[in-house]
Amino acid sequence: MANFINVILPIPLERLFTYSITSEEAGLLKPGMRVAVPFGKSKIYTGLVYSIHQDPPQAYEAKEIHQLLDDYPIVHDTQLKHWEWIASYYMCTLGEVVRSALPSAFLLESETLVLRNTAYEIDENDLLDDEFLVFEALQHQSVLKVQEVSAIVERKNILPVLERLLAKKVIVLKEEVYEQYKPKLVRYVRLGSQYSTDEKLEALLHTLTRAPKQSQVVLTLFQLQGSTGKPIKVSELEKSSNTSKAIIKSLVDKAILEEYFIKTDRVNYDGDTEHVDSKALNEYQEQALLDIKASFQEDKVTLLKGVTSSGKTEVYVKLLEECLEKGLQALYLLPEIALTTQLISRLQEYFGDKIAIYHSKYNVQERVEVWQNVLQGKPKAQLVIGARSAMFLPFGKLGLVVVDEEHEGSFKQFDPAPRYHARDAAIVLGLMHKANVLLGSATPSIESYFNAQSHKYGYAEITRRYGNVLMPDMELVDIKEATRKKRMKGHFSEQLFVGIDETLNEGGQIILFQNRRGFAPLLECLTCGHTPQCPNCDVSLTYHQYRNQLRCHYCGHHTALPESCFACGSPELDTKGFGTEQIEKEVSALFPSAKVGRMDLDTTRGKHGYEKIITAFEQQELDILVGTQMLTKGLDFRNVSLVGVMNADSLLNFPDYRAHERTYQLLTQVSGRAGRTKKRGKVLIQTYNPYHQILKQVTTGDYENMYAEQLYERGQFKYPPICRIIKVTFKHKNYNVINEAADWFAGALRSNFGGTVLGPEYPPVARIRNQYLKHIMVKVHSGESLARTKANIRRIETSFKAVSLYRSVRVIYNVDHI
DNA sequence: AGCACGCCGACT
DNA sequence: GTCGGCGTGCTC
Repeated sequence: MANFINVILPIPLERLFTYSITSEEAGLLKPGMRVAVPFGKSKIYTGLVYSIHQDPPQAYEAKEIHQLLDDYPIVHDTQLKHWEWIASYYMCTLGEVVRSALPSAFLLESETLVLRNTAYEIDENDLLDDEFLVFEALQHQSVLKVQEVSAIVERKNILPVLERLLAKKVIVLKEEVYEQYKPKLVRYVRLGSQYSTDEKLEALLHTLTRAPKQSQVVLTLFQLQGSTGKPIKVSELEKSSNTSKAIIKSLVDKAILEEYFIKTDRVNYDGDTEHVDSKALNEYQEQALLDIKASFQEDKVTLLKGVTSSGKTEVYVKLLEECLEKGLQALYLLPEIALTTQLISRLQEYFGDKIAIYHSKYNVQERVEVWQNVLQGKPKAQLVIGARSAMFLPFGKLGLVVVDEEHEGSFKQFDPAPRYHARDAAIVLGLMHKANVLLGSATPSIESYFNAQSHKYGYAEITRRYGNVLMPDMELVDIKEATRKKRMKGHFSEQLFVGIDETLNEGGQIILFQNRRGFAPLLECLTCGHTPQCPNCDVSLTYHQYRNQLRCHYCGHHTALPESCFACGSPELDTKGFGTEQIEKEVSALFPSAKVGRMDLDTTRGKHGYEKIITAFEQQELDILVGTQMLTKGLDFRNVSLVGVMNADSLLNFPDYRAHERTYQLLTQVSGRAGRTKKRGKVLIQTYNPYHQILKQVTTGDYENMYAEQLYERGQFKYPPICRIIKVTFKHKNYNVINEAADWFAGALRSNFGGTVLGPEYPPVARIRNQYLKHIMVKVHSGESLARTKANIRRIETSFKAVSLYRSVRVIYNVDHI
């Protein structure tokens, strides 16, 4: 009987693809294994086997697979179920989920190689010019990549050339599939086997008397082998014997030494942190722990609300310990920016080599290793700490999921699909594994708190800071008054200035928070009022002083700072607004003796970007750190006694329904950086609006009131958690097309669907990278079925795509948009 | 998503 | 007259 497999391809296509397999392959293949399959005219993709069956497809002839890529499934059934849930809930394809779930090294792609056809003698005179070029290149180099051919003939479209060469039997083509993962090999040396006896060794040393360096190496190696009994790395030998690579190489060449390689793990825990037993909990933490456990008994997702610096981590540690003792795996999710060395080394003290870390700054090779370790249930990956993508790892027996900083918006993936919320998807994952799920935050999201209040989730809280440190003293500073009375020093009010001065004198450190990077958000001509705009996006360009550039934060477009106004030629240009860069500069000028550092996207690029800055600040090489929201997360600086918020209004004025909630969270979190030791910290929040409810609630730490007010507003205006929202985005390069298309879609929604449909509306930045954007917001009321609404939307999309003018409009769904 | 096929403008 | 622009359609 013929055998077939259905395969998930990592592309945004709804359906699975059927391939035929041989009966041997049918015996070997299982769902969750990877296969390389031909797709389209000439491509080979990596597919994931979804099912194996004997039903031949009716409408077409199934192609054969190219090859098997795994000996065993690398993806569990539970994982596939979870991914299907994500695809259906977040309205994307399973292929898109697979693409972002699997480490990219697992998704090999083919590359077409051009080879000389040696079976035929070629008459060079038969060849056209470009054909000859390729032919000639193949005389020097036996294999050419398509890209290289393209470079040789200096043309983009080389297919006609290749076809002609193929027809003339000059070349053959080969599809090569590259396995991207290469195990890391470490080079070891040992003494050649013929020198195993003492006499032989002595004889050898004798022959080397005239090569003192070489004999030094041999002796050192002999000593090392004797003392450790372990394999000796080449690098180790080089160091211990104080010689060079060349000398070792000459010994290897003479076969006195033998080289060999051992596969090693890139992600080994280096073991330099000392093991520490988890700390004893204080009574508040203890109570929270009991409450959490009681709630876990009822199989409830549980929310832990603990004020900043209350020692939530210690509570997690106790739960994680218990989970690991039971031999179960645990997952600890954090927002990307909170995954700092600080936190990781703290956890390594408790869990040592049981921790595996998984996030975007790890390279593909390291990710594959973590994947394999989790898949094989190795002890060294029993506890995975990672950013949102860590929940895609192949857990076999998950016992606990912790989602820390649960309120963080960055848990929601924004661009490419799947646009999933890691907190919610992790909850579903936990349910599928029958694992406990704990959400933690000092400032829970309105949704989670709502779920706790309505007893859908369990709840526990810690209201005291660890060691009974007082909550920082917060003060709102009215800069409207100060500006009017001309009592501002740049962007610093008198209070903030004095506060910084005093703190510096006392030897304390200061954090200044400004939620905007660059120097100034825009440049304005004093004569005509013109501000330079991005040519590709509908935004003003931000002035970055350190590079003397104007930059677009949406598309990365940049130009040199103009000497004079683009529009009227006037040389008088001025900046409006301010960013971290300007604050850094001002504070340096105001406090010349203080050492100032800056932490934002521009200063933290690269793998160890922020570590450097954090370490410098931690070791008090810096007195003042200016930064964006990056510095609000999970950083624990002992010596910070003053936090200044430069301008709280820029947060409040964000044009979306979460602005207030987010402001509360951000300001509370950044304030939490102050006074984490005995001395009470101080927080100064500068604002034009000191009577704003949210700001008052922040200063009094009145989460309850903030929650109640926000919930009321969400109820009034039909926003989550009262409603669910699906945001539909349209993207097209033509202004008129997008307007018409979005109107059509909105009209269809309104006549087909009972809930609320808002829009279409332009987003604040209506054009990005030369593409116009328009949004429609669909609100699904609690009585309605979310699934039915999605099906409706999908149906409308089908008829939408049938209109030829609209076909080229990209439609993007964002379920539970933040 | 890629990637080929196919039909119209600016150049060797 | 070709090269290559991107509109359209298909992929087991």
